[in-house]
Amino acid sequence: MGKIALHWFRHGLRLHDNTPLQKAIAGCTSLIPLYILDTEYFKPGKVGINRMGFLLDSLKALDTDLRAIGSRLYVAKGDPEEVIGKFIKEHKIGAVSFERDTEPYNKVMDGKIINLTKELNVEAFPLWGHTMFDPEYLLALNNGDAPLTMTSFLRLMSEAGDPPKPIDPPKSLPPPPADSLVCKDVFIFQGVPTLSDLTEYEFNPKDYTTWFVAGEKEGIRVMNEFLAQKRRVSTFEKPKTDPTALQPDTTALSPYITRGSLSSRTFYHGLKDTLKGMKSSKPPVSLKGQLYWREMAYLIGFSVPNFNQMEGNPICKQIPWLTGDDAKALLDKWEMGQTGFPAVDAVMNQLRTEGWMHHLARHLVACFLTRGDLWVTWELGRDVFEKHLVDADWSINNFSWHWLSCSAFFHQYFRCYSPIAFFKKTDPNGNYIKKHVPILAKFPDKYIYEPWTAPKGIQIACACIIGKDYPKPMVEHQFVCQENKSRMKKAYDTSKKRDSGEPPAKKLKQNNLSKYRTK
DNA sequence: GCCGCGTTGAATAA
DNA sequence: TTATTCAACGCGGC
Repeated sequence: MGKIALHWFRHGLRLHDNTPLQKAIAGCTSLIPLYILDTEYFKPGKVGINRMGFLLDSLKALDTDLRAIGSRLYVAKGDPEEVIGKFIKEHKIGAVSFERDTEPYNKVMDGKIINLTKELNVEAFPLWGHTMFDPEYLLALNNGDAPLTMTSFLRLMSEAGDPPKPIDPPKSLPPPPADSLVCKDVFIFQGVPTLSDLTEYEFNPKDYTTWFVAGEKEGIRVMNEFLAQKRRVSTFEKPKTDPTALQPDTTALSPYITRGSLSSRTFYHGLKDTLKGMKSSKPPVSLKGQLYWREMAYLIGFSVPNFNQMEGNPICKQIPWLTGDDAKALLDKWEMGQTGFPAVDAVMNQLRTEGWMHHLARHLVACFLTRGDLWVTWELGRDVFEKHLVDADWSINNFSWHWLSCSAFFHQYFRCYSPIAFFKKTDPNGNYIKKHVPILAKFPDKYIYEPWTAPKGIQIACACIIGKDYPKPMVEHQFVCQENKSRMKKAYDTSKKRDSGEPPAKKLKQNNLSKYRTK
């Protein structure tokens, strides 16, 4: 009798550059490719329809790709530890492979699964693959701590060199034990579920409106299409791209990389090959730089305790943000695109309908919610982004909210985005606003960023009365922005005093690289 | 302790 | 278009 292996798909919803999958199939005669929808991880109410729809479409595409090489995907629902335990026992699984993860919840889960395989005496292949490098290796290379500045991270990258080359997808896979698998007390969907199969989320399929097409094939296609534009690749500078462009001015690869449909190593080496012998922009603004930002965010998320909150987070400035019901009322207006600032509302409308917006557009609205205008805790804004984004990514999202709220990494709180001025630089006519806040579409260009300044006659002619059909601005930007800057100064001064009061215990730094030396 | 720097500010001056 | 100023920064190298 041959050996049955189970490959548990985590983030890496792909066949190319999938090391744990390759390990699993090396010694087995039958393979169970399994995805587990964990409703603790994807909590109903916390996950929006575009994010979930994109996940399901990614699974559907994965199933199609698996079927093309003699296999298929099984989708179960429940707690991964329970599900995998039951599968091992009932199906006499001999080996379990999966991609290790850096997020706190998933790290704990990794440990549980590893223990489970030990208890049941099953071979296990928990391997890194969602990042370019093994994060434990990078930490060891950096004496145990994650670098907190891009400059120091780039130093670490130059020590680490190129990440491993991506490995090819398998040409065929061992067949599953049966087309219709059952497992006692485990809920297994018939095929890949659709949005309406997930009744506990109460989605209305009509609201699934993102334009992104999911899947590994599509991710690779989009990447290749971008890489073919050599000039665009070699001159790419992130801060110079246009947040108000009606078609993405960046690669828009983030949903594929986040879902693991596209390997970050594949993109890295694709860039390297494309730019061979060419002059090109440099990190951190270049495309390679964007991969480094991602890698840095993952390493920090992996090693900093309580990285998803302010309290107990050693790198996070302690700032007396609004929380609770006061914050919730402001947050709701922000989330629903009802702030009265057309630029902010356009971005939030794009978030809810498309599940994606340009990086600088995220900056504008994140600054507005926190240190710029509303003084609402970044944790709540983070949750809203995480709910709606098709590229929702725990590490990058938390990293960016630290940055924008001046809680860590970036500290020049006096540099504040203006909800009126910022988009005028790239979109003086307000075309982006006219698209995403259609009720304002008739306003003359000169009023599009400040419609409340339009004379009553013009408001009537545009069939949009400010304060009735579209809200008045919820704050006076100039005023609150100044007030918040002094609040920030106060919070920074307080934290300085506290820091000097109790010097941090000297940490013993140790370079523990020996276990990574292969030759 | 000083100084230069930091992926992506705004307003103003030249 | 580019440089300077704006009250307001921390980090890290020296």
